[in-house]
Amino acid sequence: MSNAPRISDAEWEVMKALWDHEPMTAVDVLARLAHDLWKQKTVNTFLVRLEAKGVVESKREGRANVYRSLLSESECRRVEGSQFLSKVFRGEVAPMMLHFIENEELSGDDIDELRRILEEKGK
Amino acid sequence: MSNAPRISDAEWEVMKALWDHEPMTAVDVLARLAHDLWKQKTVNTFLVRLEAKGVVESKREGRANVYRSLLSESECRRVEGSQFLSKVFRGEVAPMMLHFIENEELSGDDIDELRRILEEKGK
DNA sequence: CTTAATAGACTACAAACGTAATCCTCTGTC
DNA sequence: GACAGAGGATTACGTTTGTAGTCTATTAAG
Repeated sequence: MSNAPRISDAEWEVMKALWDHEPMTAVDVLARLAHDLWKQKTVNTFLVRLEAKGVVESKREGRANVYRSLLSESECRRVEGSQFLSKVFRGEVAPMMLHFIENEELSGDDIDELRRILEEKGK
Repeated sequence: MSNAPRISDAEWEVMKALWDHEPMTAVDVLARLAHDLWKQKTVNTFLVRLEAKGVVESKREGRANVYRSLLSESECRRVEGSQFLSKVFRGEVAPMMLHFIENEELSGDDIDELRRILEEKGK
């Protein structure tokens, strides 16, 4: 059914702020974003667009609109993640994992945890 | 120095075709893409834009322009990969790896290989 | 009650993107 | 040498995105 809506880079920033403290007004969302990243009206626009896309919904509460997400962060990660995988790594999971292991910083603990999980996964 | 250019979704498709068989003409690029994905002129446009962005260069050879990449697939993967990581997973590598382990298909061999690599990485 | 601040709604506008079509120029063919 | 076809160059045009500004209505203050 629900074909996943496209969430732009800027919209992702807004969504991460929202997911962290739902529900929130547009003013609150701005307050939770990096200082001076955007003007209030800009954030407003993003929220309106996100609502049009069905990613969030708003309810009027007194003077302000209060926003809450309709899609969870993990749902969005799933969609975005598999798009990324197929676009950049031609859908090949292992090479992608290898890439990240080699190119991003993993702490010793991270490595241990991943090994544990993989071990379990490998039965 | 070189700030990485943005490569759009469609442009990525073109680049993957090009990386696989450099150098190529625009006609060849189209031939290597999924049947009926785009018209020749469309692929042309993408190549022109990629050249404007400095991702590829073209040399006239007789009647046709022959294209070759200026950025390697792994360079582009690095850029795109770390953007994805910070946008979608807030820069947290381990949770991202976890996510992919749980959401994408890994063969037994893949798992073994990753474990081996991690083991080595963990010294 | 009049007024100023404020929040949402509507409008703006350029750049990037997806998707070509048209125009122009060789080049090989009668 | 005139013409048709092949390619590149130029132009097109709607949508999405980034980034707000303006207009309007409501509310709190005096």
